[in-house]
Amino acid sequence: MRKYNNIPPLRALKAFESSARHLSFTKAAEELFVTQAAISHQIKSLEDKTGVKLFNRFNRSLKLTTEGQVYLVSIRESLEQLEKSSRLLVKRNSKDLLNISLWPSFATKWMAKRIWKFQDKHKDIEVSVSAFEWMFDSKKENIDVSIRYGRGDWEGVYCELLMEERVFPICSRSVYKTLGENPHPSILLEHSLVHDDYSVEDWDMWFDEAGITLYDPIIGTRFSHTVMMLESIENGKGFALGRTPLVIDDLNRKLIYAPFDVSIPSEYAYYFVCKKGIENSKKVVEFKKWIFKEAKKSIKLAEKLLKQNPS
Amino acid sequence: MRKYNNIPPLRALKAFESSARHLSFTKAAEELFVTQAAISHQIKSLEDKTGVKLFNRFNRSLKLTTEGQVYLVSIRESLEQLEKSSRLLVKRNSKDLLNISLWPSFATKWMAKRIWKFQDKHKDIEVSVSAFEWMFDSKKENIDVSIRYGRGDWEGVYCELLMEERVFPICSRSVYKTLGENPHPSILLEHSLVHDDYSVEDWDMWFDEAGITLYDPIIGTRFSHTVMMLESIENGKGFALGRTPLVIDDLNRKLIYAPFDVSIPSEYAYYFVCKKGIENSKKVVEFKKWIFKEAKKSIKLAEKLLKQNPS
DNA sequence: TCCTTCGGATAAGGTATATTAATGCGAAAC
DNA sequence: GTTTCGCATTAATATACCTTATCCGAAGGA
Repeated sequence: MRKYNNIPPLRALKAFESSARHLSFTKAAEELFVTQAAISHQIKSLEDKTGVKLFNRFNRSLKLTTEGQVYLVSIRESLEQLEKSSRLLVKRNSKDLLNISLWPSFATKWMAKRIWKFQDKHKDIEVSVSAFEWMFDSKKENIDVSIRYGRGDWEGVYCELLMEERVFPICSRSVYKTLGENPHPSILLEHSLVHDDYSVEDWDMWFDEAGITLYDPIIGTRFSHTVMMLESIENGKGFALGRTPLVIDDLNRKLIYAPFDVSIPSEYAYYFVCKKGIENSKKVVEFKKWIFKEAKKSIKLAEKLLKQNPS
Repeated sequence: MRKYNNIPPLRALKAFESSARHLSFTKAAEELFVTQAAISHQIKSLEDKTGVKLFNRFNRSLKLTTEGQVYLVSIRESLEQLEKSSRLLVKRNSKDLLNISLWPSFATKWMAKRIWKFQDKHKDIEVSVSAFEWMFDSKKENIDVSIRYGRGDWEGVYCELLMEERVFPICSRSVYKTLGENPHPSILLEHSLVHDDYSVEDWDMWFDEAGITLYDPIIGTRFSHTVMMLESIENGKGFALGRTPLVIDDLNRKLIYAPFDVSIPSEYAYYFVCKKGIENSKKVVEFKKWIFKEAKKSIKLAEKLLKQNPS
């Protein structure tokens, strides 16, 4: 019967629709959170399979062909309807609620960039992310899961190690540029060291690891929140102690730099925590699966970016 | 803007539509040429992502849930329209014509089962398969490509080895069952040997390879076409000489059996042939790419099924 | 005219997603 | 009570997809 064999892949159609709307592959790529190359591939394969050219490419502009225009109208209508009915399908059934609690800096610097991926995959789970200064008793606050920072020695909860932390100096691009190739750690003594509430002993340990025994650093501003410290570093002078999961994305986007090959493990780490007994409920299992996968990616990225010495 | 993020993957929708129409995953699987497991997975992931149960599963029957019914109507409409406009898009542009010529037995036993995959991938190419007893001069007959059986020593054409051939005795399931474990080749002398036009010397060579020097086989029916010989073997008594690409699919589906571990290489093989000069035209390149990939799969399957001795 | 920038194309390689094969399980059918 | 039928599940594999890196040609600025 009807097997709908002529319908091209949905991704290709989405890419086409978006490209046609923006008249730009690059813009479409941004909108769909993929690279320009991906869009180019999708459109090409669409054109190849149908044998119809959909865009005329000019050097700095795109134009729909006549066929493309006709196709676009119809495609858009169908997509619209699919979207509508699919959204309706999900909406009519009350969603599962998942309350996530985490430490504010972790929420802003790590979770915020990633949580939408989970939401996208699980339309039936309504996610609420709350960032609190200090961890609450999870019983009181109706929290399903939290990501806690510490030693993992909490009583009465289900707890699993999510990510370890590594500590190393970071600086802004402008400071980084003044350092030259393979700078020696002692150069830090010429810069001010910015702090958050955790970093005092860690600086000592790091200098130790770097082999600098006698030192007299310039103490810079002290911030109550790690996020503020990071913001400050990005734009200002001096060095701060970066901590792996919080800074990898900024490192990756080259907003900040880690100029030395030396990093030390932290005594703290991030733990996945939930009430005992609910660790096997569907929403928790799905979230856990997802966050451990994301964490693994982060760890891999960190290893790549840090050329970590394996102490 | 509109990113259509709520639309589930098209495959899942197709699987849903088909399953709903048949009220059976198994039937849907047949229709879509995949396994039952694939459909089961697709439906499950659809239900998981939306959080809505679409089917009620009973032991021997399937029923749409209320939500499923509503969704189905809307989905079907959209798919219908996508199908229509996509087909229109392709149709309005005249298709490329690709004329393929091949040997009748190869056409029926190998190509017929596979060509639709190519057609599916290349909607813009109109494929015509012609099976002729003997190869024509490709210039006259407007043939684009042919798969020829022989030694590959043709003049004036572009020619590339597609598949080699191996030769070994085959028999029906019922005969196979009478043989017991690891039958000795000499048991063949008790059965009639069915022939096609090629098999006489090959039987000699095979007995040679199997280490049987003096023999006096019972000569059975002789068929003009390999297909007829194979049909006969499948249902009847006796043995025939099977040739790799023609019999692997039947071997794989256990319609026939190859009871001995001995097989010999044939002096003939299958070649991809086309007019000189057109080997780089789009349609020929695409077809060639496709058929070599399929051939590779066949060869791999043959190796697996034959535990080929590597002489 | 030269150099830079912009937007798209392409090849190679890695990752994610879909499919298969093998097997389990429960109830209906014989 | 044994077989059969239809769906679920798991692990392995194949395919599709995306990214990274690079190229290319024309437009735009100096």
